Amino acid sequence: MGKGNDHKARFAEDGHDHRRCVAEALETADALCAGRGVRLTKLRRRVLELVWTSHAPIGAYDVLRRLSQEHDGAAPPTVYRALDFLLEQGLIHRIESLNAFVGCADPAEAHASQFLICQDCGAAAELQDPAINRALARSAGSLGFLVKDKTVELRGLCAHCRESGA
Amino acid sequence: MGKGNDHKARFAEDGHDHRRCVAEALETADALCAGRGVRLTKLRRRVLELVWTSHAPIGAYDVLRRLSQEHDGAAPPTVYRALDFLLEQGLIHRIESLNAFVGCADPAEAHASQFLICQDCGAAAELQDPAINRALARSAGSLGFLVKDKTVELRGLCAHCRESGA
DNA sequence: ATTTAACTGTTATAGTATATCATTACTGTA
DNA sequence: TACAGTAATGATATACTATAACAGTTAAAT
Repeated sequence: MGKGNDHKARFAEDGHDHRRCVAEALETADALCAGRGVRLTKLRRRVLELVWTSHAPIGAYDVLRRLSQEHDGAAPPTVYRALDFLLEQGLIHRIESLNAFVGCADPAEAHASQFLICQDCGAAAELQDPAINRALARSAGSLGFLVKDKTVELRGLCAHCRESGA
Repeated sequence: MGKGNDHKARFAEDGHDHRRCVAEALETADALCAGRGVRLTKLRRRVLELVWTSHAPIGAYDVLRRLSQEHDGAAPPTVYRALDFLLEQGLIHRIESLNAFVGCADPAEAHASQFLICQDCGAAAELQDPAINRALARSAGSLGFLVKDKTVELRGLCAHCRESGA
C-alpha cells in the first residue's frame, strides 16, 4: 500500500484475497498507531477488522451486532467510540449517503477521498483523483470559500455489475 | 437538544431580500408543478416555504416543529412525504452530511448539484460547476462506472465568516 | 354522482447517534 | 512499588432521523 501507486478504484469482485487484504490493513494500522503514539486497543483493532472484513460499507449497528457475539455488554457507544477513533486516525472513512463506514485504502496520509458506490453489489471503491480535487478547489476558491472537509460520493453501477446484470 | 436553525447567514448574497426570494421560489414551484401536472398541495407548498424560509439547510424534525404550530396532527410522515415529493420534483435538495434539506436554486432543470456548506453560519451555497462534473465523469468513466447520482458537499468557511470571525 | 387514485391522518416502530456518569486500565513519576 | 492522573471502557438512558402499515379523506376523471 504505498502512497503513490493506489489511485485506482478497486471493487470487491476483482478477485483479490480479502483475508490477506484485511491482515495487511491491520498491520498497517498497528504500525501507524505505534508511530503516532496512539493506542489501537484490542477493541478498536477488532472494530477495524470488522469494518475491513465487510466487503461493502458497514453500518455501526451491523458492527455492533457482530461485536456482540463475542463481546458481552457491547453497546452503541462501544462501537461509536471506536469508529470515532478510527476516523480520527484516518483508518476508516464514513460514507454519508449510506450512514456507513469503510476501511481506508491508504491511511498513511490524511486525505479527502472520493467514493464510487455500486448500487447493485454494494461495494465502494475509493478514489483519490487529483483532477477532481483541483476542480473542487478552484470552484470553492473562486468564491472565497475555505474548504476543510469534502464529501464526494457517486452512486451507480460498477463495471462488473453493468455487464452481468442490467 | 434542538438544533436551532435560526441561522442568520446567507453567503454569496449578503443582504438580499429573503422574503422576496422565498416568494419567487414558491411562484416558480407553482408554475413548474402546474406544467408537469403534479399537485403542489397546500401542505407540500407550506413545507417548501418552511424549507426556503430557513435558508440554511433545515432538518425534517425542525420543519415538523414549525409545521406543528399551525397544523394539528402533523407527524413525521406528514413532513417526510412532503419532502419526498419536493425532492422528486427537484424543488429541494437533501444534504447528506447534515441530514437536512435546502431549497433548490434552479428547479427548472433536473441536476446534480454541489454544495459549499459554511460550518460557522450554517448557510449552504449551491454550485453547478461543469468543470467539477466533467472531472467526476471522467474519473468514473475511466473505471467503467455508470454514475446515477452524485453527492458533492464541501464543508468549511464562507468568505464572510472567514473575514468576520475565525 | 360514482369510481378511482392520490393524498393525508394516525399509530407504531425501525434505524442512527450521543449524553452522562461509573468503573477499569494504562502511563508516567516519586 | 505505589500513587496520581489520564485515557478508555461499561452501562443506562435518551435524542435524533426515517419508514411501515392501515385508515380516512379529498380530488380528478369518467
